[in-house]
Amino acid sequence: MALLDEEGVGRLTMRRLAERLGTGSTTLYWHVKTKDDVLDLALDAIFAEVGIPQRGAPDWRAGITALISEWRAVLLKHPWSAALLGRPMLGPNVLARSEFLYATLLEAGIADPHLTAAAYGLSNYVIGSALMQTTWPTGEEQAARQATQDHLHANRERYPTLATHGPLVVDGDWDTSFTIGLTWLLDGIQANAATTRGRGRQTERE
Amino acid sequence: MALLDEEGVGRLTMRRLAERLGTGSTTLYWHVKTKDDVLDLALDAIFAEVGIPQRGAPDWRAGITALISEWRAVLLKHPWSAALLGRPMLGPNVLARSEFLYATLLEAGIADPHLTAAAYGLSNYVIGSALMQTTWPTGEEQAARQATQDHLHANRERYPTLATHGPLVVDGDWDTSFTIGLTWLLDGIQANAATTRGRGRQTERE
DNA sequence: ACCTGAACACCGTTCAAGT
DNA sequence: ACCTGAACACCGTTCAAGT
Repeated sequence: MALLDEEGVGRLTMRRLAERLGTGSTTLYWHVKTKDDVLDLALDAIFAEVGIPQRGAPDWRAGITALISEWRAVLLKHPWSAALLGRPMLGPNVLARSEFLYATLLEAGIADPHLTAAAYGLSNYVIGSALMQTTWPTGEEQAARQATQDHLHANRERYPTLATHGPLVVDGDWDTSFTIGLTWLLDGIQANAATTRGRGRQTERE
Repeated sequence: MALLDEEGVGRLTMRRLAERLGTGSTTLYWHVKTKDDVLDLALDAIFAEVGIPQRGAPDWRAGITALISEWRAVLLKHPWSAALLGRPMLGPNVLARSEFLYATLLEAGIADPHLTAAAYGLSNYVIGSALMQTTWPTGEEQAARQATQDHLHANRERYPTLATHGPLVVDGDWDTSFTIGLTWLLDGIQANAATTRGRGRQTERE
């Protein structure tokens, strides 16, 4: 994990990892079957840092929001992790998080087509957000950032809206954008919880 | 692209690519600076397949939905692509798609904090969905799928909700889940378009 | 039960040299 | 302007051998 945090996934090597651990590289293969196993273990390990809120709180939205926010914070803290999410997540820490998510939504009155959609939707949204944010040229890579801005401005006839309203131009902060989108999702989920219980109808929008 | 589609990103090698092209591996370095460049080019190339709807249609929701659906279809058609989205997307085809997205939202009356949130939210959602769907054990890997189901069932005291309502158990189809979540996002965006124009207020939720 | 060293088949990339 | 071959420094992984 230290190696990953400091140097990124591209520089994680069985040989370098072994060196860090003070052994020969081939020794690792006694404890681990393959390099992919190392990555799977590292990925599940960061989920241990995701604090799981107390179950059964009266305000389910607060609970879900807390979980999703913690999850996002952890993904951003370990920038290599988001890119690794393209592998099945079945470690115990991941499952504990999923259990909370499903249980809370279920108690909130979300029934089954919407339940799956809600769990997927929230997960997809966090993963996509973290992936995009950790990918994008950060403030440090001012050069790359400036280059794309220039490129957009140079081709502003072809991309008029992007050149004036696009990201990297307005650079609103990630947090508020994330919160707004999360609110939209939660509103939708909440509306369908109401549907299940008999109030309102919002699902069909042809 | 053919090599990627057939064998996946893990088997894309400069040497194998060269062989496929009928040259020596080192020849490639005349046309391309590094292997990452190859991946960047491949990634932008698939965006050329994303059909961009006609601009300025009366129903902006239909336009956005069409774009997002096409985008998703292309990502799923090239399963290696979603995992590659963890790199800046600045090719011309990507930019054309972004331009449509921003322009259509802007014309729909979405103003700037919400505009960025909407563009990010939609993009994050498609990317996350495609990544998760292409990652998850497909029907072909029945073994892996069954193994995780068994594991969940064996530990059903610890994961009661997952064991009975989790994914891989109910296996609702991806398409409907995706559509439901997309509807939630669009509803939220639409509500904020109305806000901008003076009707309703939904942004603040304590 | 755990560690080591040598070895294998493969990488991405450079560079002088060819046409 | 484009292609080639040899070469470098590095991979993941195996396996017989040690303790």
